[in-house]
Amino acid sequence: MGRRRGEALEAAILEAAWDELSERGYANLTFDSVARRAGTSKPVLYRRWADKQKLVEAAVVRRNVIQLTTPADTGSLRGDLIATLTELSEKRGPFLTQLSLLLAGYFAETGTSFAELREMILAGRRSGRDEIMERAIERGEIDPAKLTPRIASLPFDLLRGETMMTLRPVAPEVIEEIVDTIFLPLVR
Amino acid sequence: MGRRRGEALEAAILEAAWDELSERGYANLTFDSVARRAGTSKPVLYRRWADKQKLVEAAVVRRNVIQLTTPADTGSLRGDLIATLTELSEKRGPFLTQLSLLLAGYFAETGTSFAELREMILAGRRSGRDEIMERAIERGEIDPAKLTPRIASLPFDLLRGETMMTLRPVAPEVIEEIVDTIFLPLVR
DNA sequence: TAAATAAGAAACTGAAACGTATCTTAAGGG
DNA sequence: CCCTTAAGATACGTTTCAGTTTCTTATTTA
Repeated sequence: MGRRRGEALEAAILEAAWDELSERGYANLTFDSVARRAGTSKPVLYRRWADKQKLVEAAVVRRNVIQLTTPADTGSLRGDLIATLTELSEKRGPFLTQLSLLLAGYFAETGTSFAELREMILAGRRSGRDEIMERAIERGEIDPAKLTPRIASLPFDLLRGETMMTLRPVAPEVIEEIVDTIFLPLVR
Repeated sequence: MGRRRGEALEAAILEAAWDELSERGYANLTFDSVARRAGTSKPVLYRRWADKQKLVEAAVVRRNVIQLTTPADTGSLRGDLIATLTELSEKRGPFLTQLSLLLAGYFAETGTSFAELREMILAGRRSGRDEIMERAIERGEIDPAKLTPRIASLPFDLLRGETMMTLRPVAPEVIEEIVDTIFLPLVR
């Protein structure tokens, strides 16, 4: 393998940092371990990130930004929600939950929380949630007056809560229950 | 201050450990810092606990001799809920969340989850939630047909979710919002 | 193809914490 | 009042990581 530079090198380092993080946790991640794993050396890392917090933030943000997608339009609010929640539950949910546990040390150190990390990842971008809600308003499926921010995030909050508690994918019946017996009655 | 021994000394050390834990977090807690804070020295700690994990476990267990109290009857469902959620948020919520984060490693090892731990702690006992809901049904404040298990636990789930995301006590306005704009509309 | 740039290796300093060993002295029990 | 026990102070060797320095060498680019 030749000597990497610039963007390619940076990507490899952040990839390595992510792997370290998910395999061994925040506490056990060091500049040395990441450098070794990326096949480079410590000064290369220090030239880019001032400390472990910055390095980990960059790795987490990068990994998650890559995965941000706008949800498919199924034609109905209910369909959009169930599709999106299901995908979240199966693909990204448990993983992000595990990650937040691995990041416990980071939160303690920085005095931040999962909420703030989430803000960093979104960074002003439009979330899938907003997309779905706006479509539903256009279709006339939602009374906009009833859609407070908290209610708009309700299905996602409940899904996350369920995932955090069980550390497993959420059953389809539970997702439907959340949508049909809690969220939809509140917004129309 | 004279020289402490036995139970009194141990209590002082665990108290100090708890304070360190909640003020500076797990990562920054050391045997030295706890010893200093407790006004004793490191070997005294090492004679009792093999490592940091054991020490913290002991401190956490001691602090949380779990007392399940039945919630006070304020005369209304709304009052009961707000009082209980507020108390949970201020006293026990952040603590349980911190504990959960600390237990992340344990969960990973054993393949268990918060939900199962919670079950173990409750162990068939009547939860405060059931108590509150039953009172409300007797008062005629709730339509029992609408009170599915998921809806009954909804305010508690949302509070827990909020606490986990922010790692801070939940503001009174948020608690009221949860009760007034989400839970109550769903049950009457 | 020469000059500029940055990667990568190695070593080093300093801080911090771990865990242990030694010694003294206070407390409590008989 | 003596004797056993354990508290508490100090100091140590070790390890680990942070962050830097120096130097060599590969890659770009002009």
